[in-house]
Amino acid sequence: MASPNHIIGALLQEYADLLHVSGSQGFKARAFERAARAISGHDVDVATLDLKELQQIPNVGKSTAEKVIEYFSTGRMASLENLREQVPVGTRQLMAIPGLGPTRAMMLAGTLKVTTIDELLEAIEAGKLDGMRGFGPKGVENILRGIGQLREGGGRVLINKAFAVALDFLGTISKLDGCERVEIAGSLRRMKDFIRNVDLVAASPDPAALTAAFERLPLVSEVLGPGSIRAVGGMQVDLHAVTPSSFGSAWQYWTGSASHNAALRAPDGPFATEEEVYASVGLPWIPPVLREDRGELTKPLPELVTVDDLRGDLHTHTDLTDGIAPLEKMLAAARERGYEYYAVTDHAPNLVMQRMTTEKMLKQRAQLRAISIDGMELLHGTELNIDPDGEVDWDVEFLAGFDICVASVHSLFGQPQAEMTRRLIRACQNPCVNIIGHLTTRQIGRRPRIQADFDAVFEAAAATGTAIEVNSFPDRLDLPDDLIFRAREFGVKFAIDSDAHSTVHLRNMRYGVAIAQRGWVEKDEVINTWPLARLREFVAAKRQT
DNA sequence: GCCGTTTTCGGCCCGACTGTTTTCAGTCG
Repeated sequence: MASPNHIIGALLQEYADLLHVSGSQGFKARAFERAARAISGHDVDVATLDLKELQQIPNVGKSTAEKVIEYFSTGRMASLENLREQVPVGTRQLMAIPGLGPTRAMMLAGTLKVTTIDELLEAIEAGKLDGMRGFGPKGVENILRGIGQLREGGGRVLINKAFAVALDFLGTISKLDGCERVEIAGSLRRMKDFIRNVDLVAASPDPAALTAAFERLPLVSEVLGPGSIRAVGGMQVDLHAVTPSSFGSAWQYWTGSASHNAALRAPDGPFATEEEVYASVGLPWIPPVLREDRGELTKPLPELVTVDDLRGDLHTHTDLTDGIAPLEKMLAAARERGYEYYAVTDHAPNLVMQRMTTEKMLKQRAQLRAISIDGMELLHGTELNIDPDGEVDWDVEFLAGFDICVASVHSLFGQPQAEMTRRLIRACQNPCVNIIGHLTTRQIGRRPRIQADFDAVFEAAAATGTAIEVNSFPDRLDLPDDLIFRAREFGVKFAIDSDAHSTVHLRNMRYGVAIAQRGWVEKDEVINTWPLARLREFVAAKRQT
């Protein structure tokens, strides 16, 4: 089950979306949006808080607090249910189309009675949008592109969501009669960034009985086939139950990938362990993240970077810009993770909506310098904005005052490839830019990668001593693993960062590590596994050029 | 709805990009 904070956060976000769609009071909708974010990112279980304690959370007032209390005491949120009845079902899904906002989603529902993506496609096909205000030829083209982007996702979910579902089932299945062992398999075990279904493998003396019990679980909303169900919440979960003596064969087979298995050509066994499967063809056990037929059967295996190798986080935010937790809370949470160093990198002034100023930045620096935390060095940094020409917010003299600088693209994602490539290379050439943040700017299932000659960017990054970020946010995971794999060939260094906007985001680091592992990254290639002295040398060396 | 004070009302993340409503609204970061 998702955490109470995420459940409440999702309900409040839905409420905010519906308020937007129904066109009533934009500020009210924005307030609930902020409350949703505050609760999702809060580090105390809101189910344990009373009305007064809830209102202590920034951006949570009386109205929100009462809705939370109501939900935990009755299981319902009446105001949300009322609003759901007033807004045509599906209108909210239309808003999920990139480029289609609340105003035009409501226009479609109001004038054309279109409330689903399929109906929208039909309406476009039938020319019903021709001549409608706000839906010119380019607009329709954009909507179709947006739908294509969503459809490409094809019902897949982000890795953190898939994990939440998988863990629910693991906990429940392990308690069923006769279940000796149950494990995650499939693309989720290989830590792919976008997951279609959850595969589980279980060992039992009576596999058929275990499968039948699985299909009857309360978590199941629909049985799709033998051992295959749709879970409450919509995700497909497949249980492959076998006898203990063939558990290894099954686990290996259902972990895949298909191309890995095809290349492996292991005998059917049965084998009780995966190690025996690999030994049967003269190979050592291969970590699931590498099972993609990218050379893991023939080349020496890498010593993959692990979460424990990370000594610090080099890209994080506070409530000075768009984070939701104050500096002290972020630092305390970082210390709890055992980091030896930690960089605070709030947005710089050119991302205007963040209302950053040079004065505010210097004040934060003074504040940070005055804090001393036993065993954790504090670094003052910033996340610069790479403008369309590749320039950043401040001149080199001012930038030199930071301990470390991340620089990222936040606008004009559609720049032509040649310009985008030049832009990114220019950013690498800045002597004070140490890390390029979320290089492709993709949002998984929503926004494609930018167009750039990434080989040229990697070459520039390696030559200039600029690390490329592996952003750990589940909807970014940027660099994607295929580009990580590629970047390594150019000798690029990486920074695995959380890009945390709240204390709970610090935990996302495991996803960034996983995507790096999928790209075969070893510890020494990751600058935040280095001791601080070596990291400082890396920064200093670039500034001397 | 939330917040903060020039405190119980009035403001709220600001501007660029895009398409097309040819002067601006919708959407996004």
